[in-house]
Amino acid sequence: MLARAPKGTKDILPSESHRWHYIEDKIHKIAKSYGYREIRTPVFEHTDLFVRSVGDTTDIVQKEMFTFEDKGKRSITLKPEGTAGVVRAYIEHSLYADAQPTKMYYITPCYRHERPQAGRQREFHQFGVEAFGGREASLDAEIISLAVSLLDKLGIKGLRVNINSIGCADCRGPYHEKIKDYLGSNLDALCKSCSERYEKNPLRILDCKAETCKKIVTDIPLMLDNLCGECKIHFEDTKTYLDAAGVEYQINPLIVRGLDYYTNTVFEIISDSLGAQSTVCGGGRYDGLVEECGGPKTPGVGFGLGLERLLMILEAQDALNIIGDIGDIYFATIGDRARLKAFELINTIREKGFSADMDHVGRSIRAQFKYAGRLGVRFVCTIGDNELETGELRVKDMAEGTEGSVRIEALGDYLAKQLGGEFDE
RNA sequence: GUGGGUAUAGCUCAGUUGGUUAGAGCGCCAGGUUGUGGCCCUGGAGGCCGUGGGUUCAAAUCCCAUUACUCACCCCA
Repeated sequence: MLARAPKGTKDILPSESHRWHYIEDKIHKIAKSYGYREIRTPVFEHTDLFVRSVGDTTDIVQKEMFTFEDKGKRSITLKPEGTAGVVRAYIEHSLYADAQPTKMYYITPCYRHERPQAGRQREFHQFGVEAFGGREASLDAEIISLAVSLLDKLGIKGLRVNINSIGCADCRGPYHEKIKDYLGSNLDALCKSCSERYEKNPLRILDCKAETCKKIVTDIPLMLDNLCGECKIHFEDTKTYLDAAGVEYQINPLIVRGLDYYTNTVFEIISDSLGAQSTVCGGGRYDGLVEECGGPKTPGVGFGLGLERLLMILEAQDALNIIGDIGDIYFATIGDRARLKAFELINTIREKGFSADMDHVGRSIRAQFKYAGRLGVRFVCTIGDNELETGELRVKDMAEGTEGSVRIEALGDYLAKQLGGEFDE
């Protein structure tokens, strides 16, 4: 138990961290190209923030939050998603006073107390994007385009983009009445959770997976057909901009997000390369959220993209043929004097911006070469008594198998020449 | 919270109808003469067979319980 990570958590080991660097690097680049800047918010927040923003009828708030009391008797919760903290920061620092929109992104761990399964952990990582203060549909499309473009640049295939509109507060009232009327006769046939949803959040019934509910829902009036004039235009505009961006999508009137704050545009990006948890990215517009959290009336759009799921797709599609960092040079030493000299030398080589390493476990010369070969190091430099005497070093190119002679004081220049661009300073 | 599956070496797995010191491949370590990797060869280390109980002369193997992992439901990234 001591040496076992808590349920639903995973170590990212040295042998795999380069994969994370790879996708994080892509994320930073693409966010920058879309004009989004990084924001970092705390991993925990006051519990009320999530109750308010995510919504108290949601599963997240009702049963999935890691909540505890701190020593000052405050209720604290580990962030179950990324948007709430960003909204809080936006309000707290009056970012709405800046020229709008405010476009931000983040990479953050999130925490939900659920039973783990494929593509689902209790601690997982999310790339999220939020844009505040822009009402135009071009911003909805930009957000979706950003996500699609990232996935595309990573070489992912076979994704489906589903979009829908769930309208605004104005169109939702009358629509709920319509649903209730429609369901009236079928109320008893609904599954247990749906009969609860019926009162609190009837929209969610559309999303129910139970066969009986699916049947009932087939002819149910769709939100999409009952949007108010403004929302209808917004949805049409969003599609127009998506077309202009070259984003392929399908309209799926049944998608409803599980977080309460969404309005108008909602979307998900789905992959067949995942298990049952097939959504890699989900998001939408949340025009009421900033106000709900105590800020000025401010529109917003955003999405969350699951990094573990992203990695799963990349692995499944074998699109992760990247290699980790390999060392530039390894010093194979014979004897204590040589070891000391190598230790000195290694420092000056590192100062020049190369990655250099040497033996620390007392291996034989043969074993040192074996070890260097396994590491994939580019060059191995041998230092023994001969080299100490003459000042001539033997430097072997491990890929070519060729060995040359380099004067000890010229080693840095030699590497710079051989490795070209890696010479930093 | 509910259901299914699985637990043997660091990893992937064998282990016959219960029968003595539990195996393989890979990985790891050391060698294969004098200071040189990848292939090959030799040797070595490393397992209370998830944990606890039961049946039996005898349990990795059969039974029960428990825990962990895993997949799925609910929901979500």
